[in-house]
Parts: sequence; structure tokens; C-alpha cells
Amino acid sequence: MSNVTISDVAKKVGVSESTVSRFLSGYKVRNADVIDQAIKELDYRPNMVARNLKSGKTGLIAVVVPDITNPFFASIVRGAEVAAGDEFMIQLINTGDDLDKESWALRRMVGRVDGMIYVPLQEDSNAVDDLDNRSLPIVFVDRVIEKNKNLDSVLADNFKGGELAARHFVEHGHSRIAHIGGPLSSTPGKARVRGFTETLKTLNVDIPSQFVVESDFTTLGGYQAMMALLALEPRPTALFVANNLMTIGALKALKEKGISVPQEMVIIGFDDHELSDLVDPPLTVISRDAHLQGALAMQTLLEKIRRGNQFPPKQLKVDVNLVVRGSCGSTCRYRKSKTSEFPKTLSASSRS
Amino acid sequence: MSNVTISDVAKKVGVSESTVSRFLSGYKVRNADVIDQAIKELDYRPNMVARNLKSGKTGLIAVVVPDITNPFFASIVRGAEVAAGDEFMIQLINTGDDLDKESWALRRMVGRVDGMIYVPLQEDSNAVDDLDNRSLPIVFVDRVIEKNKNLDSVLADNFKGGELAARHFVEHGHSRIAHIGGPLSSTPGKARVRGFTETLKTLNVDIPSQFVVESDFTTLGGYQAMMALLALEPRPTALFVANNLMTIGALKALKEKGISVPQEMVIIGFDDHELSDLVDPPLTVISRDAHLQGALAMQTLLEKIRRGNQFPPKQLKVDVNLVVRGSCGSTCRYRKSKTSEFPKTLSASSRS
DNA sequence: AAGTTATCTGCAATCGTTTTTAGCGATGAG
DNA sequence: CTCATCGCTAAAAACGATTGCAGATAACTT
Repeated sequence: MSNVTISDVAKKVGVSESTVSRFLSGYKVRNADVIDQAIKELDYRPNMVARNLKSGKTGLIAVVVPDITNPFFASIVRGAEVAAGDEFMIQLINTGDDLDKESWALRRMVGRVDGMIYVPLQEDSNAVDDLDNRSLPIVFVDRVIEKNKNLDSVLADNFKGGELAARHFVEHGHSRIAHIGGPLSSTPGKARVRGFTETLKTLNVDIPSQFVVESDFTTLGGYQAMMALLALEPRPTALFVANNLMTIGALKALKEKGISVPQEMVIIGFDDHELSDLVDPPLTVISRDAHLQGALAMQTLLEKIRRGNQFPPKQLKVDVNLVVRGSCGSTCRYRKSKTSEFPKTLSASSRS
Repeated sequence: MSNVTISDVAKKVGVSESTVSRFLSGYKVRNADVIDQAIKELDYRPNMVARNLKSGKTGLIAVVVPDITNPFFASIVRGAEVAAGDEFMIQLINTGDDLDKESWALRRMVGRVDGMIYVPLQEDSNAVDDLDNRSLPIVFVDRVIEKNKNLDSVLADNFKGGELAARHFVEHGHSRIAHIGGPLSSTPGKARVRGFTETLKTLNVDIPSQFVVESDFTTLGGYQAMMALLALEPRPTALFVANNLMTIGALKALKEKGISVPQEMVIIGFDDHELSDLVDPPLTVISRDAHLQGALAMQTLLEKIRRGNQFPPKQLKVDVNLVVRGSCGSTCRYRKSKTSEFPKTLSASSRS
């Protein structure tokens, strides 16, 4: 048991606890060397919980994501951890698309953590109401809660993502253009479909309403949505899918139906992956730096914690860009030399 | 600020703090209803840090992994979190293949958490020495530290994994068989190469020593190892790669060199992925249930925490199995109907 | 040498709980 | 009528640190 306390050290040296405490805090003390030695001999380590009680801080930041198994969220968490540095450690919570678990977890965080990085499940939620007036600093990442939009957030430029996909399709002559979107109740689901459809409208491309289907950001959801789209007559020839998992589902559906990409169906996904250029065909995606997004969120949060949250909240956006590979059917135009892909991919992702 | 304390409640009701405390702990008290109401009115929430100081528990389990962006570790963490239930929350630490950060983090955990689930970076390490005699309960996952082998652990049946790959290659008539392995200083790196090479020996297949290369479990490492293997004359025709990231690297190298899989090179990887059957060609892998592995680790740890760690430690192993797809060149023999793949994949992975 | 600072020190209070101890009033038994 | 029992309660002592305050020591001034 780690039961040697500051008083043991004090007794051994023959000074008061406060002197030892001051020594630990870096003040000048008469017999610093003796204390130092005693600490080493006893292998004393300050009790963090006691320290936290006194200071009112915990040194913990809650990072609340839907599912760490989604590589996108994993990158966010990693980025946040890196940006946290030595001072704060990360408490991870997976809400798993479960609203009850989400609100349970959030309530539980009060008093246990110094701040929270939070990917909410739905835009219309009062999950944060309790927390806010207790002044637990919060930074939204990737998604926000509509009524708390004024709080700090680090989003992707989702609208632009949809826009890039739409423009690309139109520029390459497609007219039967479809979209598998995330829940309209989520920030990226809503913004991506709007960027996509509004751009199509701007470009004077009309698409039937059945070509835009709302799904749920899961692999199964993407699969089912794809099946639904394939049942339509005439079928779309171009498809923009609003996240990574749904893209996987859609590809599985296409494979199962024996529909070849990009010959019969051209695809742009959202969020890149190390395997994206190894799938058949290599996946064209809207990409963003999730690691950076997590890091920015942590930076914003730490500023807020340190300087008090009197300062006006920031709403940051990370850029998105189109990574053209084979699945959108226009590879020959854009493809770089084969080797150039590797180092780029590697530097963006983190090792293990 | 969450500054309403138990004493505020006590004052408001006109009882002592201890009475409120007892009420909170579920004891029978005279004016329970009044206290309950006061708590609600004041929106009192117990200060966890104070509670922890008194109880000596933190309700936190540290989960220390090399890198959460590796989907395999993400699944472990998720499994652990699910198994933790309501009682414990997870503190996540990425060691990032950095031994210094690892030992720094481990030392830091003392007194901050009630237990630790730990994927050590190297087998010969004294990172745990400090912690052990302070009786911080530890369960190793996926890898162990050699000198602390006697502690609890939940590994994969790595030897069998290597064996399955070797047998498969030999049964399909390969003789120029190669291996890209993880660091020999790591448990799975060592066990997988041994399962593989010893089985080959048993089957009377000789392979040149240059065909077995030790790499580092990273994408780049896999890439470089593959390049080295491709420089040999004659080239191997079959390759077993010891983890997911190195497999990606190897595939990138093959693609870059224009070597076709499985015609010119047959591959078996380690650890499955939702995208594995969408890559070109679909990847044959040794698979295991990482989620289960994480969950078992948490279960073991909780038992240890609750019942004291007087009980003899457990060394658990999760099973591995060969998932045959296209990359090993024998797809026609084993392939199931196309649809059967989807539900299986989905149930194994968790949603988001 | 005495007076004035400048340093350093120990005591005690504090953080917000839980838990032990002792006590109180009512009940029931002898 | 006394005494033990019961069911609850308040007061006080932890848990292990930090910190304001006042006093002690040391270091300069003159």
C-alpha cells in the first residue's frame, strides 16, 4: 500500500508537515537535502486525491465520444491527449449512441474532471444544461448542441465537404447524384447534406428526393441505405456518403449486388483511412485532420480552464479537402505518382 | 461553481452533516424526505474527490496502450470500458512507443487509480517494479513483462496464430515462405514468429533465415520489411505478417512494386478489420476477439480489486482463428456466400 | 549592540466527505 | 421504579494534503 504520508516524512526529518509541503512546492527550505533524502528513502509520493481536494482541481479532462472504435474518434482522442501535455490526463467515455448513457456520464463528470471535450449525440439535447451553470468548461468537437451553440467548438468545414463532393460529381458530368447522409439531428449530418444539395442546386442539377437518404452513421445503416438506393429506377450513378462507417456499409452492399465501382457507381466518402487507398477501387474521400481537431479542442479547453471562461468562446473550423483516388472514376486526371501517397499517409496518421 | 456541500444541506434541514451522509449511504434516517427534498432544491452533488480521499478509492481504472488509433487497441479499450460497468471509469494513456513516457505515466498512476490494464511496450522492462510492491492491481493485456509473467494477463493465442498461418501455407503447396514479425522484445512478436517457424520446422519446410524479418509493428516498418524481402532472390511466394499495421505497410510496398496478390505473393495478416474484405484482394487474416480480450482483462482486474489480490493470478488466452479471404490465394475453396460475411463482421465490431 | 528587515518555520484551519463514539429519548422488561 | 435495549442522532476525529498567520531565526543596517 502506498501509505506513507507527508507526516511520515516530516516526522523522520523532524520538521513540520508544512515545511515538507513547501519543499515539495519548490520553496526554499532550510534542510532541503535531508527532506529530499527522506522522501527518497521512504519512497514517499504525494497523495493526489488529497491534493485535489485542497486545490479543487483534478488534473483530469473528460473526453466523451460516441465510440472509440471509430478511427476518426480515436484520432480526436489521440490529438487531444497529445495537446494535453503533462498537466492533464484523459478520462475516456464512450456514449455508444445511447442517450441515457450519455446523460448519465455527463452528470457523473461534475466534480470529477476539470473540463470536458464532448462529441454530443444529438443537436437538440439538454444534456449540457446542468453542467453549464456549474461552470464545467466544455468544448464541443465535431458536433454541437444547438441551444449551446455559443459555447466553444471545433468543427470540420462540413458544408465545404459536401460542396466539394457535389462540384466534383457535376464537373465530371454526373447528373443522377445521390447522398447517404448522417442523422439530420447531428451537426455533421445536417451540414454535409446541406453543403451537398445546396451546391447541386447552385449548379442547376436537380435530383429526386429519394436520392437523398438519411441514415445513422453506422456500417449497417450505410448498407441498408445503399440497398434502398439500388432498388430505385433509374439508379444513381454517383454517391456521396457522409461518414466512414456508412461508406464501408455502402461498399459492402455494392459488392454483394455485384455493382462495380467506379464503372457503374462512383463514390466519394467522408474521412480518410490508412486502408482507403488499398480497397478496391481506392477510395476517394473528403478528408480532414482529426488529430488536429482533437488537439485544437484541447488547446481551447486548456485556455478556458487557465484563463477562466470569461473570454468569448471560440468556434473553430478545420479545413477539409478532396482526396481523389479511384472510386470517383477520375483517377487518371488527379493521380499522383504511386509513391507519393505513402509518406503523406504516414505522417498524417500516428504510429503504433 | 459546484460549491454546495453536504453541510449546506445539513444546515438547511437542521440536522447534522453525518445524518445527511448516512441518508446518502442508504441508511434509515428520521426525516429522509426532507433531506431528499433539500438535496434536490439545492441541487447538491457529493464531492467525489472528498469521498475518494476518505475511502482511499478513486473509481478510476488506468488503461495504458501504445496507441488508441490502432483499431485493435481501440477495441480492447472499448471492451474494457463495457466490462467496467457503472462502478469504474477509464483513464486512457497512450504510451506511443515511447519508453520514457511509459514509465512516466506508470509512476504517475500510483494513487490516482484503483487498478491498471496495461499493454507494456517491452518484455524486459522494470516499469512495473515500483507499482507492484505498492499493490496497484495490474492486468497485462496482449503483452506481458517477462519478469512479471506471474501477474494476471489476457493474451491471444499467438503461437496458434503463427501455426495456423504456417499450416495453411504448407497445405497449399508453398515452400518459399516468409514472415514479417513484430519486435522480438514483445510478447506477440516473439510468440507469433515462434508459432510460425516452429510449425514450419515440424512440417519439414526449410526457409532461409533472411525470409524471417523482425520489424516494429508500424506501417512504415512493414513497408520497409516488405521492400527488403522483395529485394531477395528468389523471392518468397507466401508471407505471414504479424500485425495489422505492418500488413498495411507490406501491401503498400507490394502495390508500389506492382506485385500482384495473390498471384505473385500470397498474404496472411494478423487482426481483422471491417475493411479487410474490401481491400484488393480481400485480406486473409488471423483474427481474434479484441473486444473480448479487453473485457476479460477488466473482469479479471475487478475481481482482483474486489476480492483483494490474494487469489492466485490468472493467465487467460483468447482463441485465434483463420479467416480465409482472397489474399492467401485459396478463396474458391473456402469462400462462403457473399452475404454471410456482412452480419458476421457487423456483430463482431461495435457500432458508432 | 540594538534595531530593522528578510527568511524561514510551526501551528492550526481548511478542503468535503465518512465513520467512530458517545449520547439521547422512548420503549419494554424485570 | 430502575435498568437495559433500541433507533436514531450530533459531535468529533479522521483522510492527506495546502496555506494564512504569527512567531522565530538569521541577516543586514546603522
